[in-house]
Amino acid sequence: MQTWLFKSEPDVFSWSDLVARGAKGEAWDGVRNYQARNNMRAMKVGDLGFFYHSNEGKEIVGIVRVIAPAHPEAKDETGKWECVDVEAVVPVPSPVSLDAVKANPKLSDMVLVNNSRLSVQPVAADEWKEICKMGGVDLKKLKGS
DNA sequence: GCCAACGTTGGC
DNA sequence: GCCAACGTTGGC
Repeated sequence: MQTWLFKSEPDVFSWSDLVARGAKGEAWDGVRNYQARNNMRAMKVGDLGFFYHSNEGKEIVGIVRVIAPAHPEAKDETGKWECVDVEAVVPVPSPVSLDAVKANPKLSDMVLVNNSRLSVQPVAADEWKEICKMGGVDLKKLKGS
């Protein structure tokens, strides 16, 4: 399993919006960047990801699961762009802020720090664990879900 | 609201 | 195929 990070402006689509969708989840559409698209193409059903609020909050607030692999966007007439579907899994009990990520030397290689503009990013296994620890996420609970 | 960083577009 | 111009993102 690989892990990822999804960015969204809470004004446009927030963590609570995704929670409200329940098991139906939501298509992660609107991505217009090849790197981000390629990351989505590499995702498998069951992969987990962080949900990050950009602009407002600037913190990791939840954990999502990929529930459908990359598929063409229905609305996209060019046929170039794709999206995966994700559902909310658990909230991060104490959200991990961008400041906290930057302040942690173990996370200095994170894409979030070095390429803040990429909206869908891979997260390394050790980074994943570290942030879960910081946020108070119970990893055992996650596995069983 | 500003601006730096980045990606894309289009003229040559 | 290069690169200047432009648009967008996102931190501050």
